Amino acid sequence: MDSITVNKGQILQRKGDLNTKVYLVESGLLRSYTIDEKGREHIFMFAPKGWIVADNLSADEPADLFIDVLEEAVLVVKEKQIESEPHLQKMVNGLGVLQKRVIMLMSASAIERYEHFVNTYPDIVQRVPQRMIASYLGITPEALSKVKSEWLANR
Amino acid sequence: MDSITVNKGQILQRKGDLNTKVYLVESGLLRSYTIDEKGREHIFMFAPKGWIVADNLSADEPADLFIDVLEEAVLVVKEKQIESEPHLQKMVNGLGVLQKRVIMLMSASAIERYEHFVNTYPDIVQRVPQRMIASYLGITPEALSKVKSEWLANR
DNA sequence: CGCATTTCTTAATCTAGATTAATGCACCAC
DNA sequence: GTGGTGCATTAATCTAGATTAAGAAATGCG
Repeated sequence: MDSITVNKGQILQRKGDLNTKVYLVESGLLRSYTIDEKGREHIFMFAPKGWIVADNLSADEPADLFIDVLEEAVLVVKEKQIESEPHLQKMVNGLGVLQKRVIMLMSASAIERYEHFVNTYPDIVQRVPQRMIASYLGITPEALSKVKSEWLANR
Repeated sequence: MDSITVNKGQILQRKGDLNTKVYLVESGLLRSYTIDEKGREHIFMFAPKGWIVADNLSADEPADLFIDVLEEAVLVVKEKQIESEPHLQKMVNGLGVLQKRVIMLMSASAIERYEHFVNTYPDIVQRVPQRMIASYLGITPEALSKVKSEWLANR
């Protein structure tokens, strides 16, 4: 098996990178994380032995995450392969959606999460009550009502 | 194709259910959500046309989520199939982990998230600095330090 | 239609966690 | 050894969003 050894501190992937790979951890410890506009780090996952690390599994869009090495590790590196089977396609897609969701929950304010939701699912906004959107965003309906009116006031 | 029609308000899956299915949405709108100990609803996802809804995709453990119908929907219902291919196994696993993560971020306090993390990844706690665990939990190192000492005081 | 139930908004108060800042430690490199 | 850098803790203050409560608007249903 073609495995590689990487040292503590080494950066395997940077946000914005293209042609990113899939890493299978045979030993050691990796971490993937974002850095937000305010320069704060948000760890998306720790990957010890047996875990797989990758982001943007589906398309060849720029990476959202940094990946680096916390403990010297042995890895199997694979190319991302475009999934042809539609069932798998959807799973991969779901992973991407959840990844963005976790990052939003960790790093964005209520109003930012709301704006992101409206942009991503403009049709859903029309079809469900506001309180359900609040519930999806992880805030109370009162808070959503408030931040929306504050946002309007600043326009 | 054997598709079924379900009415608005119908509950397709309850938390704790066994032998849960996979739903492919052909039309209409579903939602999946948890209800926490304080009785609060937290929506995990909306599923319009083209989406797949399921939880605990991997094992036949009790469901974490409720699934119900927001708009009359046509669905294809599938049995969950245990994935034999280890690569897929890991993807399914990853989905489960992310699902729990989103639910924790939406419904649990800092100390609850910390306790859950320590129970789930006892080895990682020993291997990385506290500030990285805080970053994973979505709080500041100062806040983690604080809630930990408060927690100790109440023992 | 009219009544009931749910939804949305506003406002007052409260609190978990953020921010800022200072101190003490451990671990290296030199 | 000494100085530096990163980590953890504590404390004071601040703030985003929770909670509670009430009223207004919308929706559904007999």
